[in-house]
Amino acid sequence: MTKLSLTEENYLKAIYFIGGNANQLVNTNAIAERLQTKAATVTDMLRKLKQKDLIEYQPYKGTRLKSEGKTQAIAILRKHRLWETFLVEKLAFGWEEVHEIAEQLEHIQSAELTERLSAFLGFPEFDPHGDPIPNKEGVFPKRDNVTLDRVNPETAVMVQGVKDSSTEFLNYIAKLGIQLGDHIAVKSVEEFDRSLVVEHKNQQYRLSALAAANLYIKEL
Amino acid sequence: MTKLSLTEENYLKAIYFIGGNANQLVNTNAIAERLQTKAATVTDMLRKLKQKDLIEYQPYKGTRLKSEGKTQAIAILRKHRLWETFLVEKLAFGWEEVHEIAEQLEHIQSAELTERLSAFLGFPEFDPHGDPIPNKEGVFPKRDNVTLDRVNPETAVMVQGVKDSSTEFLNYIAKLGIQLGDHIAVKSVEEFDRSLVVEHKNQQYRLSALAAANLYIKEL
DNA sequence: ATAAAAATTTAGGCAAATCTAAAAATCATT
DNA sequence: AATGATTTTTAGATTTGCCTAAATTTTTAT
Repeated sequence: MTKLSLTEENYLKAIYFIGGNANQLVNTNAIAERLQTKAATVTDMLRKLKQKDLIEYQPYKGTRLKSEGKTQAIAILRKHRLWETFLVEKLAFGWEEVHEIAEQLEHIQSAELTERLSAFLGFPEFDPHGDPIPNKEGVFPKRDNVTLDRVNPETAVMVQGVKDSSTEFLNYIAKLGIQLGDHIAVKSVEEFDRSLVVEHKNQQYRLSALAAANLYIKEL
Repeated sequence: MTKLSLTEENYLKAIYFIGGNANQLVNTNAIAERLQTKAATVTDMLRKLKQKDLIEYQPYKGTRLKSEGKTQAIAILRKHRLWETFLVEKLAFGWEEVHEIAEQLEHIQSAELTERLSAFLGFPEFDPHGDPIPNKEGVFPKRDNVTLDRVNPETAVMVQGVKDSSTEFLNYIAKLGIQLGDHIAVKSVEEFDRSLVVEHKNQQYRLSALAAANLYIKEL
């Protein structure tokens, strides 16, 4: 593990974010856009990161993380999400406010600190947005395989993901305003068709059993 | 409040540390020594900080903080000591381990974070070393100026700090196992040499008047 | 008082990260 | 397949923070 500059860390993070965990090829312009900088600057940095063996990079072809680069990117992501959890759960920040501060805290270098922070927070597996926190080996937690149709009435849950990721379903829940991390309380379950009355963002409405069965949740 | 670079912050901190709260003139070499850099580099930075009106600086004469520079230095010190308190009290670090991490954390920029952290810690006035934590207006708490030689027999006290911070004295009290925050009860005082018999961590032993006079305490 | 020693500054350079402008490569459209 | 548009890289500068070596100022000691 070479010690990286803050800037290098931010580039790795950006490449990881754009390329996703699947490690797609990432364009120079996309990185420039994300980091609010110029393509020429990105090219310089890509040559440098390649030279450090953190990324694959062919001029004009794009870039993707190599193993070491991905490890580093995930480590930063882990710190970011742990700090966000700390800020929200311990310091009572609203979760819209924490991102900017976590962007700074994620660069603090101390493996010991990260692990103690995780312990202090009770080894959280998901941050306040519902995003998974990789463990110190870089492995992401598996989401609970519990769907909303399985919980008892009067239970508060958080939306962790969707089972059906078809455009139709995603559009439907978008229309309802449901997002990852949202809190939902099940008010009642209708015997007849297993439909649920839920409270979500101070509104009450009814969800079909089918819709509920496609929302992964975590009980709170 | 101009936003300062990490390096600029470290220079202000160094000048504050060397010049003390009394704001003595500080030599270029002293700063270079403390920051493990070269005198020529320090000169460059002093010109820059002067230009930003953070310090007074006359070539060959030395430098001292101006009002804005001192404000900034104290703000950084506040953050440093709050983070050290957090690391020791909440994350159970030993107090020898925390300095390096706090050196990083002290540069996180968010006034809101600092104040919430302080609240989370219960508005501490002294850090785990017993050093005073300035409040957000930059005012230092007054320490009780009571030393252990001043208290009456059969009084329970807590160790708040040391008056003599020489290595010799620190080694001596370390050998006795005395740490900041420890509770000590004065059992008796010898008329002849003003030495004290104290109870500390379930042991009784004798302390010289000189040793006692160098331990700041708070009566409980 | 003056010369040697110490401290400090100046001069000239280097590396990292950034920029603009121009050149080169790739992509897209007819 | 050709060419115009887009993307990307190259070239040449700039800023910040740092360095070494040389020059200058201040301090110290005879």
